Amino acid sequence: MPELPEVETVRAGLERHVVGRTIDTVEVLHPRAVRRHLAGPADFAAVLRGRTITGARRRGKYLWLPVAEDALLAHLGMSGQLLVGDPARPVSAHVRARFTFTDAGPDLRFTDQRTFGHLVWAGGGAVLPPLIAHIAPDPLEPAFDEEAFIARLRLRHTGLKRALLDQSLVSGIGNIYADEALWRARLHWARATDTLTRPEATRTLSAVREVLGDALQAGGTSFDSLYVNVNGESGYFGRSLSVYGKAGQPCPRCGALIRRDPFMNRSAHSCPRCQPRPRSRRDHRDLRDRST
DNA sequence: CCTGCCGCCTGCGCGC
DNA sequence: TGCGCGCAGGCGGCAG
Repeated sequence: MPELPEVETVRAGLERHVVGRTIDTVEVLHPRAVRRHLAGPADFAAVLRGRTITGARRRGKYLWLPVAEDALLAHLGMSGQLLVGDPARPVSAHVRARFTFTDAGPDLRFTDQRTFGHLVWAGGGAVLPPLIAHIAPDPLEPAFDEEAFIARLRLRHTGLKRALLDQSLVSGIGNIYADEALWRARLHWARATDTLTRPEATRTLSAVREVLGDALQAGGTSFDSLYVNVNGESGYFGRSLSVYGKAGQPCPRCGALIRRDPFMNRSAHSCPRCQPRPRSRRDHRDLRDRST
């Protein structure tokens, strides 16, 4: 569930609470949590024991903790949490892995109700884990190339929201912020990417950056206790949402009732007046042909 | 190559 | 009260 602002909030917490500390013990409480570590849970634990965490980095929704030239790579999936706290507190039912440190201070727990998240040892991954080479830069990192993104977006033959959710095109955006950004840009989720004008594509990117930045300022979005920072606290961007989860409620801009449409076995939320359904791709093509 | 679909999991709220 | 269903912040793998 966590998207870029939530993962960044977690990353910042890890930077503060685990960087510079040396791992003492590693317990894998659910093998699925390390399913991408092909050598298995015992190897995962063995390779991390005694290693010192030297940083906390992130690209999109992935984060990793460098240890020398290598890294511990994590993805929170839909319900993952990384929590730092008193090592003596009870181990709750959804804790999938637990790390203690040689200083006997707060431990680190990977909690994940739905087990879509995972941890994996990323050899040679301190700067950028090879396992996530297919993940595009996110819009808040220096490596993000605005011109390249706009060009690639307009070359896609798909719907606009689909494209925003494609982590190999731009990373960090999930279902909440895709809907919120499209509302801010006044564009419909089904708009064909190959009919976007350059200004529309630029507007989309600006809206994405704004909504991610605003959410980050607020410490992320929490609907419930499933998304929390490393200290177990919720972010408060939820109160700033305009369309996500607001079906039947008035659009904050024009008052029309927000609609929810089925989309990729999930949902797309939009304002029917601010974000009118696009003309068919055919109409766009005709229009373009006529104007050139 | 690109695009789209499917499965992977648990838990909650809803209508019957 | 119980039960089935739909829904939930995401990804990798694979087919066409």
